Amino acid sequence: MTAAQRQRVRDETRAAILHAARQLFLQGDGFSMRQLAARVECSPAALYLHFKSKDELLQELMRRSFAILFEGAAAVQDRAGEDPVERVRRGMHGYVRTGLAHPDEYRLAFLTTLPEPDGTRPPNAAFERVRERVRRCLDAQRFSPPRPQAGIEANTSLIAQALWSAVHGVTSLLILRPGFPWVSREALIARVVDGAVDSLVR
Amino acid sequence: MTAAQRQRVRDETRAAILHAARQLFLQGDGFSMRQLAARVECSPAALYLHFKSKDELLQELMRRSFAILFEGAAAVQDRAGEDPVERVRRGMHGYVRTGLAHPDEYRLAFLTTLPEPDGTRPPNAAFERVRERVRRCLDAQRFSPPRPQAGIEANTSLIAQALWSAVHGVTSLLILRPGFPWVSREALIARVVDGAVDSLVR
DNA sequence: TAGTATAATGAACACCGTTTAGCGATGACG
DNA sequence: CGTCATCGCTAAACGGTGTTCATTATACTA
Repeated sequence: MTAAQRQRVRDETRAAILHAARQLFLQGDGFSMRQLAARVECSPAALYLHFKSKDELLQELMRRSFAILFEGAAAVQDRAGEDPVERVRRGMHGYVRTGLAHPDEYRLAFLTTLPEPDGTRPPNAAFERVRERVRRCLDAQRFSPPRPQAGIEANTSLIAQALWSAVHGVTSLLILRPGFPWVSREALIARVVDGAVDSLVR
Repeated sequence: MTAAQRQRVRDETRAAILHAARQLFLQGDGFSMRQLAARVECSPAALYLHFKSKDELLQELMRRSFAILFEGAAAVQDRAGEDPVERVRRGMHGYVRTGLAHPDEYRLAFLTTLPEPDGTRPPNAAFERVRERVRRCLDAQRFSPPRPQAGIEANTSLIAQALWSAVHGVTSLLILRPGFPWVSREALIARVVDGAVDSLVR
């Protein structure tokens, strides 16, 4: 068996572990290395041949959660000739929708105290899309800059982060407190998104 | 020793346990019943004479976190003759400030999957204050109802929940992601609050 | 004083994350 | 073919966890 072959099977079992780990985590009730090992049908120690620790494994899962969420959010395509403000609005709706469609991934990605993995690029890429849309609005003078004396880049960041905060607020609350007597999830989401956006348009 | 006396000392040790638990939790690194027992200088089993389980103990801590946060938020007093919109705005700023001043309590209260204790009254009381302020704005026609066809109570709830979502968004992100390159915490908070509020005033 | 309720505990159980010594198979080389 | 190194893997152990339970010590009551 050549070294390349060995590497391939190594990668495969690593992938299998991650697959099982994802299943186990999404299943909800607890997540232990021993349970994971049982599911993969190997000894607990074997897992440590592929991951330094449980945290590292969870970080990899976190990375993948980011990827899934990013993919969902990126599915919101800008339409040709669409109003730039409307692009921002639809982007935010897409964010919330994606988060609610993948609540466990959202929890893993954004509601955890785990040290973020270095490769937190996907969400940053997603964040860059938001910035892009916001910048368009500022350029087209559809948004009034909240801090006119600051540069356009600073205002872009500020607005993007504020928008993100708002949508993260609804998303996380709806995920974490499903029992709360929300008057209407849809109306609430719309209200938050519109609130964040409308206050910007001049 | 009378029954009342026995009850009193029982309550005292219960309080002492909770005090130590709070310290231990806020200290940050881990929280185990055995560590707690060591700090209280009793056996781990003794803790179970006062709390059915670790979860129940944490729920009690959660209740107290709610109380602390509520107290902080309630410290925002409405000034006489103050503009009702300004009351809402200051109330929201107070919420964020309180949350950031007590990040661990905030985590315990709002960023946990623990089953909420039944007596989740404090935050509801706090929430009632928000509703009150919002209702005033609607009554005074300073806010335009987002869903005019719905009743005023429904609109009050909707707005209050939307406002809460927005401030919770900033608060939780600032607590959970202190490493993120926020452009400016103050500006961000102001932006989110103003965004949520300004879009409502007619 | 005998009996009883109560507080507290030590020891155990079943689990957890992680490390390590060792085993068997496989391939390389003389 | 025989030897030896390498690699994948595991059983067993270590120290930790939440929780239970039989047992003891203590203090009140009859």
